[in-house]
Order: sequence, then structure tokens, then C-alpha cells
Amino acid sequence: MRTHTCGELRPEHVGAEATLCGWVNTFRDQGKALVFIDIRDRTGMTQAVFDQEDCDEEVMKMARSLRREDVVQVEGLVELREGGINKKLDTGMIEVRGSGVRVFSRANNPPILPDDHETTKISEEARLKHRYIDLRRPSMQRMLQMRHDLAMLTREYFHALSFLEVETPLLIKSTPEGARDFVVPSRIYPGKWYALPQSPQIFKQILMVAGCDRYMQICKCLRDEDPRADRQAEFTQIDLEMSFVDRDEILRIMTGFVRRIFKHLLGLDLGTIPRMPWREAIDAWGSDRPDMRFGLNLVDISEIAGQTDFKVFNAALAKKDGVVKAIRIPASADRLTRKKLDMLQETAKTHGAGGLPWTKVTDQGFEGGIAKFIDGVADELSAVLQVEPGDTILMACDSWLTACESLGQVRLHVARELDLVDTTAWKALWVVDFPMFRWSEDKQRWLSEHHPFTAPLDADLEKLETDPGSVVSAGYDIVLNGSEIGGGSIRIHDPEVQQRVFKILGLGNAEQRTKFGFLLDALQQGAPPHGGVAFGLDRLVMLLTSTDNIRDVIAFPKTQNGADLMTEAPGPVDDAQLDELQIRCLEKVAAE
RNA sequence: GGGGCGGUAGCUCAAUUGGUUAGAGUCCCGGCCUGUCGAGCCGGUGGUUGCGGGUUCGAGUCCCGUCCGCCUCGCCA
Repeated sequence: MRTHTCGELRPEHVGAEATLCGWVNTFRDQGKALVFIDIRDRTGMTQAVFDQEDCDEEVMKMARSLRREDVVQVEGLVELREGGINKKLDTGMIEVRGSGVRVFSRANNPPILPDDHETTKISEEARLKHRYIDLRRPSMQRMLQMRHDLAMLTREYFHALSFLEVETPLLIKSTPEGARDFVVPSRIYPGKWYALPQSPQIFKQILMVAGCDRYMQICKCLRDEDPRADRQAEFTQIDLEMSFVDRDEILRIMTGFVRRIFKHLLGLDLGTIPRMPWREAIDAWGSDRPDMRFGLNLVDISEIAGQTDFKVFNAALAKKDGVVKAIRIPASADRLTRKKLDMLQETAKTHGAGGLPWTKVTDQGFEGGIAKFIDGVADELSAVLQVEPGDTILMACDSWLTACESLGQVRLHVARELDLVDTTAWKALWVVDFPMFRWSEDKQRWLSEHHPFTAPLDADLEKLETDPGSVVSAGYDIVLNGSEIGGGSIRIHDPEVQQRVFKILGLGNAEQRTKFGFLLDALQQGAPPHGGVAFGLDRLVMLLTSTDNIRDVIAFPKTQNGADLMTEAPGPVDDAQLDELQIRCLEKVAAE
């Protein structure tokens, strides 16, 4: 049906007869005797010109009738352009001198147009509703290509390392330890339910017990939680697991993978990827996924702050684990207006801090904000923070984790506000040595920082019951430019350790059997030491395509209410379907 | 579940303190033009101002409710 694609033709093709198929991107009708048609497909765009002198009246009439997004076939001779080259097009040196045209289908006044220069102008709502048009735009086609290239690269890389691609089930048992499960009713067992997988975690571990040795899968994961700009309820994961490995070996292979991705897809060398203990990440960067493209590190000023009479500081320091942290924003005194400081204070409050003590540095010392409270320690504080006139000092005081994390969020906001992020930089790191457990005041019990199958470090095994809060896990996350792109751990392969961990998480023996009996049984039938990683494919593509909207890297994404605007899912089902499942909705029951 | 912003023509937006027949660009339709390329010029179709109430002589504008979209907190082992 076609001899070339729309992005293919170059001066070397001049003289050839070409037949192109695609969509009418634009038409430029110059009068009865001359019309230009830009014909577009996934690969690009080519200008076709229909001249009365070259083709008969019927062809001319048909060419002039073409409108945006009609689907056509154009045939003609490839020639160098008569009217000057178009540098914006890869095919801008040539044009096809049309001798024939055929219309496959007409577009009925398209509700949106797939021009890249229109993308930001059109509401996302309209784009999602008419995704079949939206996906035609070149930037969206590049995204689809990038996803494909990443998937191919992934399979090549892990295939070469003897990983086996295995599919795991979608209809599984609900074990709601983490996120909320999507559930699916069972017809054969009325009243019983499947869950859709939040991840293939347990299956890949069982594949290790089953002797698979090395497993990989590009799979969908589903979590029934509210979406965000960088999060969808349904997302894609590059899932990996390996037997007979320690943490160093996993990190080596996965570092190689990530470096390969960015080298091949962006021509970028990420270099060696350093490791940072979790405690250091929180302490110096205020986040377990630090964005290291800019400084503004957190400095502990607890000791100096303790010498002041500032009640806010003293109250915080009296807390268990209480600290005062500060960041120095260089040359910002004029730019951080009172209004902006107020906004930053809201950020701090949103993330758990009571407020955002601040002051500015002038030639005469500290001025503004809490300056009068720190007068007595001005010299020491200046020395520790290495202040310069024009700096702004932002502070947080609370328990260590809260103070660090809230100031860490302020750090991100102020960097964005003052444009301090080096957007040309790529900073990757492995965050390691996470705590094994986190105490939940809410639930009054320990929760897994990672998941319940993560192994503790061998050295900390004996502290499991006596001091769970201090146990360090064998988990790790890989972070790129402040975005968590993957994470994993060495898993527990000793059933006894697994039971001890379950117990700390508040799972009694009976509950362990009900929820994870099959895992415990498996671990007792010869489980190799194993561990793995899962990479967020959508997040990777976001970084590869420089977008901060996850919906821009998914062909058919859902809205914040979990709706698909194109198909209008979720929708109702027939009563007959419900009857078969022996399900009744409460409203209907009430109505009967 | 909480907070914030938004919803006017197919699309993107405007409409003074509440005041005439809700405008413009674009798409689409028709006409003109032989070298355009985000073509140009002329004319035209197109509206229950998301939906439902209320206040008022009068509501796109004010109030209440509701639905939808985006951002965000909670949530996301």
C-alpha cells in the first residue's frame, strides 16, 4: 500500500516514485491549480504538492477536498523542493509531486488537533477523552517509542544475563498488608474474591524457591490508592529477582542496567552510582530520595540552638530525638520575599513541622524573622553555616525525622522557586541501610519500612525482638534526580526469620498461616538466598522524556478519580452479571 | 476523607460594580489566490455559560448544593 513512510524521504530519493499513507496534518490551498498537503504518520511528515499541470482534474479536486486528519494515500514523484527547504522537517529538502490521491477515511471536524505546539494549550481532559487523536502528536509517538525501546533494552540486558521471563498471575489471593487491593469477585466460589496484584512479590520469591535462579517480567501492578501527578493506580514495573546473590552483586547488575538505559536511550553516562545510608540521606538532604542536583544541605544546629532562649527551639530539643536543622539559601535575601517565606512556611507545616523559623544575613549580622532570639549565638551560627551577607537561613525544629523531612520539602520548594536546580545534571544514587520497621502511632504497632519479606542485616538479627526500631534492613532504593525509580532488597529465605518478622508486624501464627501459609511452606522446602529489585517503568520513561506528569507516559491513563475518560470506565454491569456473581449493591437491596 | 484552583462555541480564551442580542481566535462550511509550510484574504455555521436550586427588576458574574478535571495532604507494605 505504501513504498515509504512519511518520515523517510531524503534528497537521495529524488527521481523515485513514492506512495505514502497517513493523516492529513495540514492543507494549504493556493487556488484551483495548486494545493499543498502535509501527510503525517508515526515516523514524520512529508509535503505533497498537487499541481494542475501534473495531474488530472479529478485528482486535483480530491486533493483540494482534503481536511485535517483525513486518512489518505498519495503517490507521486520525489523531487527537490521548488519553494525552498523547510528546516523544521526532516523531510524538508524534498516534496512529493502528487499524481494520484486516494481517501481511506474522512475525519469529522476533529475535536482536538495533534499539533505539538498545541499540546499545552489543550485541556488534558479533552486529550484523554480523544486519546486516539492525542496519541498521534509527535511527542506522544516519541513517548510510545521510548517505552518500547526501554522494554526491548530491558529484555536484551537481562536475557544476556540468563534471566528468565516468567508470567505471574493477575488473579491472586488478597493479602492486604500494604496498599488497598483491587478485588475481583469469584463466580465459581460466590462470596469469595480474588485480588489484583500490587506486585508479583511473592510469586517471584516462590520462583526462586522453584529453582528459576534469575527471573524478570515487565508487568502491571495495581494498587487501589488515590493517584497523583507521578502515580497511577495501575502502573508498570520491571520486576527482577535473583538467587545466590548478596546485595553487592544485585546492585552491581542493576547499576549496569540503569547506566545502559541512559547511555543507549539518551547518550548519557550516569557514571558510578554512589551509595548513601538512609540515615545520611535524611540527615543531610531531608529525604530518603534526595535530589542531589543542587546543594542547600541540612546542617544540625541543635547544640547552638540549645544555648538560645527561643522557646520554640527549646521545646523541640526537649523532645525525644529532638533537633534543630538549618539550610542556608545563598544570595536570596531580596528574592525570598515575605510572601514567599509564608508560602514556604505552609510547605513546612504541611509536612509536619510547626513552622519555619527564618532569618536573613546582612552586613550587620542576622536581621528579620527570629534574629533577636539568636543574637547571642550569632558568631557560632555564622561559623557553622558559613553565612554570607544576602543569605537566608531557614530552620526546622522537631523530632529528628520530622524536622529533617519537613525542611527537606522546604529545600525542594525553595530550589524550584529560586531556580537553583541544575536541570542539565543527572544525579543517581543508591539509598541503602533503611530501617527495617517504622512505628505507627496510628495503629500502635510496627510497620515494614519496605515490605514484610525484606531481610534484616545478619548483624541485626539478634535485635529483632529486643529493639526493632534499630534493626537495619537489607533493602535499597535507586534514586535519580530526586525520583525513586526502583527499589528492592535481599529477601528472607529462612522460614523461622520470616515468622519472627511477621510476629513483630503483629501477625499471629494463625493469621500467618491464613495469609502467607504457602510462602512459609515454600520456604521450608529448600529456599535459596535471594533478592531482587522492581523498577518503575513509568517513572523511568518520565525521566527519559523529561515530563513530570505520569499520564504523559501512559498510552491510556486514568484520571485522579480513577476514570478512563475515553471508555468511561468504571461503568455499570448488567444485573444478570451481578446475579451470576451473587452480588447485590446496597442501594438496590434497599430499593427492593 | 481534608485543602486549593478550575469548568463560557468542537478546541483555546474574553465578557467592567450584577445590566442591551454572551464576543474573539482556531477547527469546520463556502468563496478567492500557482510556491505555501503554525500560509494569506473575504464570508458563514456554531452557545440550556457543567448540572440543580436560591437571591434579584435583571445572574456567565453573587449564595447553596452537586458532578467533572487538575494540584496537594492523608494514603501509596
